Amino acid sequence: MSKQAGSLPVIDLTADTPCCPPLAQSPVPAQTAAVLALAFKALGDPVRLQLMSMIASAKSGEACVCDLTPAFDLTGPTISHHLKTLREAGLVDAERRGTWVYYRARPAILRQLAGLLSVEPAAVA
Amino acid sequence: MSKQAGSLPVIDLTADTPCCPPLAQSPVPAQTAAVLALAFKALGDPVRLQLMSMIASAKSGEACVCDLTPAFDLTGPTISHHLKTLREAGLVDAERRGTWVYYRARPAILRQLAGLLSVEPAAVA
DNA sequence: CGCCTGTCTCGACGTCTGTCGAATCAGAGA
DNA sequence: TCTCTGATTCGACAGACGTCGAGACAGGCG
Repeated sequence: MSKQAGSLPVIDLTADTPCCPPLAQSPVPAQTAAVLALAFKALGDPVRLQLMSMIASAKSGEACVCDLTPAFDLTGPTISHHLKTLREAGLVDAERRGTWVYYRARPAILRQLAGLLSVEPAAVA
Repeated sequence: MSKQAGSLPVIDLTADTPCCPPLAQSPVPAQTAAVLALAFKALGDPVRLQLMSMIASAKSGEACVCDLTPAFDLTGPTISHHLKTLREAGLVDAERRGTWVYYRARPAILRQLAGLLSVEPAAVA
């Protein structure tokens, strides 16, 4: 990938422990925002959001590109491009098995993002 | 936006009750995805993500534009533009009081998005 | 009333993004 | 080996996006 550990703190969104407190609790530092925004941007397209949900909600835990593509009025390359975007955002993982390629969600990252957006139901302590 | 609101089911993200089940539970319909993607896209920019967190985490529950703007190396119009994007995504609310304009977060929508991204901590039943 | 400060709107500019068709790569099978 | 199918990469193009400067609007204060 493009960035190395050089100056960025390399926020690990794949970790199982929360990387950052909720958005509404303390302001997000610029560097953290840069990383997190990439994930949100990836979800900021209707096609990718649908792809993400189709993959994440697949019964077997994974979805074949051959099942994903016909669900849209888009060409194969376009779907492939969106999947690449999701992949690069760390939201999904791809694995080739024979002729087909299967995608599966990375729950840890979804949890990170959900945690970031979480708000206390009522007032805090 | 591609489609006019007329035919859209107008998913109410401001409601206090969840508009949709978690992403990982059932696939998101196209129309729903179109609406939700707008919110994620709004959060998909580092500046807006920071603005959002600064507003949401403000002690008084609201933040003045005059406090927000100097936190970035950007011009007033640019910040204003980003705030407008957040406003149009329904993520924040603006109110003018005298000379200053105050923004406050809409927790209900944050909750909707968090719920959408939520994942069962371990395996499901 | 006139001016000053704070915020937004407008128009413009360069860049990024979503989409496509054509070409390429990866395996499976005859 | 040759071919066929599935998936990705490449190159191109229109439209969207982030940013700015200039100007307009809103309200407080001499």
